[in-house]
Amino acid sequence: MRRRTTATPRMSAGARRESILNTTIGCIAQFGFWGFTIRDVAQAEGITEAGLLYHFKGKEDLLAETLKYADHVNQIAIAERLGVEGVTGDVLADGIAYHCDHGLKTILAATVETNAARPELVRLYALLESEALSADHPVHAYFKERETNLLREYAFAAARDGVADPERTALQALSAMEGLQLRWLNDANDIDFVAEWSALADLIIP
Amino acid sequence: MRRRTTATPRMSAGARRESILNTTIGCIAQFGFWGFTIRDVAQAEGITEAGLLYHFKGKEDLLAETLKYADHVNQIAIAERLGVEGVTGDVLADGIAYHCDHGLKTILAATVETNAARPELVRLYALLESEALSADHPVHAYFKERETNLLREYAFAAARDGVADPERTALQALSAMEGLQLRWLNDANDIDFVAEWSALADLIIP
DNA sequence: GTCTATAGGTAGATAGAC
DNA sequence: GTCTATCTACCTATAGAC
Repeated sequence: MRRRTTATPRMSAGARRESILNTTIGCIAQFGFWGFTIRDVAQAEGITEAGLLYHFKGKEDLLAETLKYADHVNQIAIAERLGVEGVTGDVLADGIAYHCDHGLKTILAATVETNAARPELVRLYALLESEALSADHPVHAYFKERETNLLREYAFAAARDGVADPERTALQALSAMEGLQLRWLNDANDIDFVAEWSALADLIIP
Repeated sequence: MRRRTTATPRMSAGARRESILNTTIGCIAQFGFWGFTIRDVAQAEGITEAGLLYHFKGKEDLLAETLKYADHVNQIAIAERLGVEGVTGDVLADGIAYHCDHGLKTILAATVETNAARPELVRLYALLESEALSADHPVHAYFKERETNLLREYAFAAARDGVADPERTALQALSAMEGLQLRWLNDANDIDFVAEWSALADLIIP
């Protein structure tokens, strides 16, 4: 039942790697780290598990690289929307607010507009964030640090806006945005994510 | 290596069942439905998998019964805090607001205070809710219906408060509350869940 | 009510062929 | 760069003993 008798790579190593990462985003978004299998990913790619493991050391490595890739894609997209230069896409090193002097409302509007176009990526973060609440999770530390950095960035931006309590406003804004994301994902297309966020931001960010 | 030569049940069937459910709450809160195993639960209970499967038909049944149990415990606790009578604990049939005429702020304050005492239960809901975004998930329909009912209850309460747009206020309140829960769970005890919610509720609920 | 034993399946990972 | 083959481990579930 062999389809090909000769080993004929249909993709370059780089292209295959990126293709695998995009496929993995979908798999982890659906089942989480504990639930997804490298077999699922390999089958969706049309290769075997052994083939996939040539590109990534193992399941945990695949998770780490997928998150790094997702961050990269996401940060670049948000930065472009804000007209910011010189962003590498490393969320833990860079951040957004550091690179510009936008207000919190502008930053979050750009974030929401970007996310609205990529529900699968939002699902990935939503599920991994909940999974990673456990101290034993492979990316527990990553998500703890990520939250700290986001809150710091948002607080910086809020401070520029002249908000009375920037830390609290940052906490409230992040909470409301992530909560609204869940409603949006759960209701499919019944709610207008961008419009609802705009209304909510007006209540939280003066 | 047998410890006991005779079958000596140390718990009644009812007590064992409830003990299993409480153990399962912790296991699913950590790994989700896809990640937890009935073996984990059985070992934590000090019984075998076969022993556990006498009480529950299988893994999916265990999930469904655990959710039902969690809802029951939760709804009773919130209702008691509100001084409401006649609540059965079935979140999909009952709801909270239908049984009383409290305002939205009061209902949500009681919810948050109840949740603050049971972080494991909150983690269970947070993780399952994200997992269940997938249409294939065993409790996908359950969580969709749950959200619909919560929003309806909250909108009812907001309407009693005389809010201009009760549906939108309900959406915003649920979003903010669930988002804040994630911050609280991620930061362990660094943030005062009840106090932060009070501040956030003041912004959202007039 | 819980056990042993086991069937039957799926998982992650490695070795070596091509 | 991807394959086949295989190992080891783990998981759910069932049958039947006690």
